[in-house]
Amino acid sequence: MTPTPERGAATIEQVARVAGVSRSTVSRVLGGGERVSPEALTAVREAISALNYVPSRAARSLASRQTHAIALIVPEDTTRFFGDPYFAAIVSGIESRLRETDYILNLFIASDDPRSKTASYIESGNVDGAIVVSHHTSDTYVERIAQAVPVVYGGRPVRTRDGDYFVDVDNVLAGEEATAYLISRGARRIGMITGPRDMRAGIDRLEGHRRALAAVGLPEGPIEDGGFTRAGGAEAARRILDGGEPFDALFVASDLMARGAIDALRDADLRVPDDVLIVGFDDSPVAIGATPALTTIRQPSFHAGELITNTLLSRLRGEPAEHATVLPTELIIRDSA
Amino acid sequence: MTPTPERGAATIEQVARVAGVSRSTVSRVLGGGERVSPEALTAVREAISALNYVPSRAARSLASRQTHAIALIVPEDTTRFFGDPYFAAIVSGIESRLRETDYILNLFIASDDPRSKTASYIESGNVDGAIVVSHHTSDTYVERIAQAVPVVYGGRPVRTRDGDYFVDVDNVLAGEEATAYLISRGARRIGMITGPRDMRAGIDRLEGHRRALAAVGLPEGPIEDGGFTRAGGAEAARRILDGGEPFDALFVASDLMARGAIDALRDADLRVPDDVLIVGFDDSPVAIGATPALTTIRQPSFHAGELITNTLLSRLRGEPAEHATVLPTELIIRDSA
DNA sequence: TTGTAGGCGTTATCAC
DNA sequence: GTGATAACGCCTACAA
Repeated sequence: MTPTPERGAATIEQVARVAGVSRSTVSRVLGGGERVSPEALTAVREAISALNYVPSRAARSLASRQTHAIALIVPEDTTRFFGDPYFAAIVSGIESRLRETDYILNLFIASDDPRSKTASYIESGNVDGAIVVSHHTSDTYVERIAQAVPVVYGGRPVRTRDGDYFVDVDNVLAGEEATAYLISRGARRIGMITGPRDMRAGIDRLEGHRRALAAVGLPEGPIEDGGFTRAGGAEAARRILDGGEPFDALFVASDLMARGAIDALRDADLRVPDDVLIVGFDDSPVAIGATPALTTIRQPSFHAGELITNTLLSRLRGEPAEHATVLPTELIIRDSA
Repeated sequence: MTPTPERGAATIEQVARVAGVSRSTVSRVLGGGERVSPEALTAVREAISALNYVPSRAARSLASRQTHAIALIVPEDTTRFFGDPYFAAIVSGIESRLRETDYILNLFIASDDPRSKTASYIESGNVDGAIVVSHHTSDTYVERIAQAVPVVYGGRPVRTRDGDYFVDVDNVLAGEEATAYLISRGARRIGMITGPRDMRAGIDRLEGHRRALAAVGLPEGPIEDGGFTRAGGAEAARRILDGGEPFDALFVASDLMARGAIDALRDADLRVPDDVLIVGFDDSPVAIGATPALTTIRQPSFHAGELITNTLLSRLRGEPAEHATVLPTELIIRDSA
């Protein structure tokens, strides 16, 4: 006879009754089936599937003091979050790894709202850990969060502290490679469109750019901040154009900005790569979509998402984890330089 | 003297002690402050802020049988979710509305995994309600979900049932308008790249297209499914090209597919709009990014996200809500037709 | 290996 | 208005 599941979800109590054991035994089975007799084990399992039982997350959290939830904190506005393929890739990686576990993802697009709301939510033990992608100097609430729960950063935090965990690429090295390539292609007056200077990626790529220039004794070209958006990239290019300083190449710190820059150059009747060489960054889908296809620095964002999640998961299990995971980048040569 | 917050989050018990009242009174204050004396009220409020108290979500859920969480279910793979600006817009709208409440968003990119996992999670009372965007015929698990909690659809479900709640545009009318415009521009052999036929938006836009053709007695041109992706749009265009059937215009059911189609046409040395007129759909950011800028049907996706959320919130409060909310579309004329 | 007994932090239902 | 006192569903010693 089919057990009649009463209205609402089944409870552990009902499972126990149907299986003819106590709640504790059911609970043990749920916890992995250690120290349970084979008979009890199968009885419980059958009862579980017969009742279509799934544990109540709330009750479990309350008793075990774990939420099995992790927060994804994006200190950006929704426009930038959804507008930049970089986030798409990294979140996909996080998602795909998390899917193998029973952790759940709580999404906080934190920039638009009073930060303290996100922070106090997390401080109150509503998630077990947090992933922070895209960290700005001004995001002090992130430090409050890091004090409350284990945090892993996607991209090293602006001021890295001992004990921080992060997954990143070597942006200095990558920036250096980008500009060195431009030099090797014959460019001599190389400008740059940077990311925000309050972000590690913004700072480091510029640093690499400068090193490459210094290495061969070339002077700095025009430098403008494009804010990691397409529109910002276009504006930065326009400012560079308006500045009047001559340039024959541009290292642009993200593919998205590079597209904007190309738009602006085209409006000024400059051709890429004929008049201006361009190297982007990310190798996101927009790199191939651009005309001309972008020469760019590939960074493994999807994989980074997976590793970020792995690191956090290890920490949550109390296992040791790598503090700094640095992934390799690769110069991808296409048509823009 | 500063109250010493013990390790971990403060509890309602501690607040009560500091305020010199009982837990019940604190709970009442939390619940809105009805039937509480002014003195008690301020005392409790002070205690709360002094202790930096935030209620435990788990405990509250357990006792009140509400989770204050809502599920966002996207029956697509992550690539499509992050690749299509339509989702960006609608999720932004949802997010922005939810931010004003104390509801939290649980993200389920459901297509890649065994659907039943998502469904049983929700059936077990782990969320109060769900929003489903992008519904396919094959997504039967959605119906299980709809039986367990209030659901509101973004885009009407494939087979609408009495009692369903959804926010949508009139895709038939919009499709009709798109093709009618093409006709008015002189096109006579009009093909179409559709969305998947197992989705309402895919079906309805095609229906509108056919009506417009029928209205003036024009024959049907080539029709291919582009799966609502850029690559799919390009392939569909190639199939149309290969088919050999002549055409002077294309109604493409999404801007993303339209971009793909333009790429494919360009590869075949066809120029837009000189050789082929194109009308897209969505008016997403890619519409202006395309070359030439896309003439398209604008649908208010961000606003739809807000309204979806409003509808769900009303239902959760037990208030009456509109079953069908139909938003207007608008033809935006640019360069592609 | 199994069951019993608390307790996790809230809300809800009562009397007072 | 206020405060005991049960639930809520699960986990975790502890005892058997």
